[in-house]
Amino acid sequence: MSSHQEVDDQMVLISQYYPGIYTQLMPAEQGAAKPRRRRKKNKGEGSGNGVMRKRKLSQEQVNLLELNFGNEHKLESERKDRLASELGLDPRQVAVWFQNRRARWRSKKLEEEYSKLKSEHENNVVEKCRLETEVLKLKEQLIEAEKEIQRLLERGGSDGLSSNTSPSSSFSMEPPFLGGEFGMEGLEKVFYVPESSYIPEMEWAGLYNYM
Amino acid sequence: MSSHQEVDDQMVLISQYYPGIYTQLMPAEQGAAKPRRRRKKNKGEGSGNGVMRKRKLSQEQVNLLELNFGNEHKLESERKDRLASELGLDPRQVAVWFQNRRARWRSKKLEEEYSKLKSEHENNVVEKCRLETEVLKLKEQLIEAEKEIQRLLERGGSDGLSSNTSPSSSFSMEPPFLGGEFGMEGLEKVFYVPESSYIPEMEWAGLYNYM
DNA sequence: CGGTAGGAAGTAATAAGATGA
DNA sequence: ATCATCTTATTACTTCCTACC
Repeated sequence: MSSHQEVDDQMVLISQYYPGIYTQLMPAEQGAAKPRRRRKKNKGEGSGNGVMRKRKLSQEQVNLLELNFGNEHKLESERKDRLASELGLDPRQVAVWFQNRRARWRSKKLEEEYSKLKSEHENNVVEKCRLETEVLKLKEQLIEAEKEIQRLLERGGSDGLSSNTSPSSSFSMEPPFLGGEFGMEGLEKVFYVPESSYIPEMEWAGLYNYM
Repeated sequence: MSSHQEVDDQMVLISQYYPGIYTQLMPAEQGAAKPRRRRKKNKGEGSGNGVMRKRKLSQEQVNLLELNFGNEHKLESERKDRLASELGLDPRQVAVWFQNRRARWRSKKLEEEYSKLKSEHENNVVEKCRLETEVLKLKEQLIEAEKEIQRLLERGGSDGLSSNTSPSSSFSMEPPFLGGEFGMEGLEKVFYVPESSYIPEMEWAGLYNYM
């Protein structure tokens, strides 16, 4: 993408011979000689006769234009005329150059945005995967904890059953909690649900409401 | 992005008057009349004389070309020549049309990919957020479960302490477990770490190693 | 109102390097 | 190595649209 766009500076311009108002004029296809290396059968083409077509601003001209473009992508007519006379170009050409340059800039920017977004996206995919495994792991651990609690309760027998002497008796297993998307739909059966579940510090659980 | 590109079909082509080999020839800028609506000062430009510039293939021609492009984006010379004679165009023009069409297709595709990726990315961000809150919630619940276990253990006094009679004694709190990124760095102090933590079915925990 | 200036999008064609047969 | 074709970049132009006088 950058192999041949800053190298054409030395002998590319056949039209250095035309330092006139309109910079580069390529020879017609069948004017006298064909300096083209390829395109051997380009007869006709220019409406049947030797028509000059200008091509390629010189590197100097492009440099100055590029410099001005770097400062400001828009082009007021004053700057346009000044640039045109500095470069020996038609003001029209300067305007066209800026328009094309803006278009190029836009598509390049799109490409940059794309690759930026892409890497960001890939990071997010990795993150998401990590979070999913973490969720699985935590759920597994919760199940183990529940088993432990069950065992301890069964062992404790006719104890106070720890009704609600401390805030730690709050074990919330809301219906949509363990369900969905992880193939663990049946696991909530393992839990005994104490049915008394509100933790004052869990207001953020309301964030689920937008799903 | 789609407001004015399929509407130019009725009276745009001044050059319907030239059904010749080279389809459309726009009148020169100062040849005889200026059918242009603007661009009053487009003198010179065509190297200073009345130069015809062909423009705009007819809609019929574009239709056929588009049809062929839909079948296959590449153009073998056989098909090129056939198309050229069918359309009354120079084979060169057909080749150019295909080249430009491919370039247009690529940039359009990039744009599509971009918006697709963008929506996908936004979905992922939402998912990630959801998972993060879920992780927080699960950690909170784990803490509560641990508290519960502690309470039960303290109450049970000199019991068997449930050494390892069942696989449920596996409660793993590895060092990097509750740390990082969630502002809960201090919470693992709440847990008592049994220091004997391996669950045979948790090999996927190794997925953390790449973080 | 009309006419002009200018921007954005699309299009045709050219230029030059790379590639494959 | 020559030739055709591809890709990428570039120039110029057309059409549509908006704003301004």
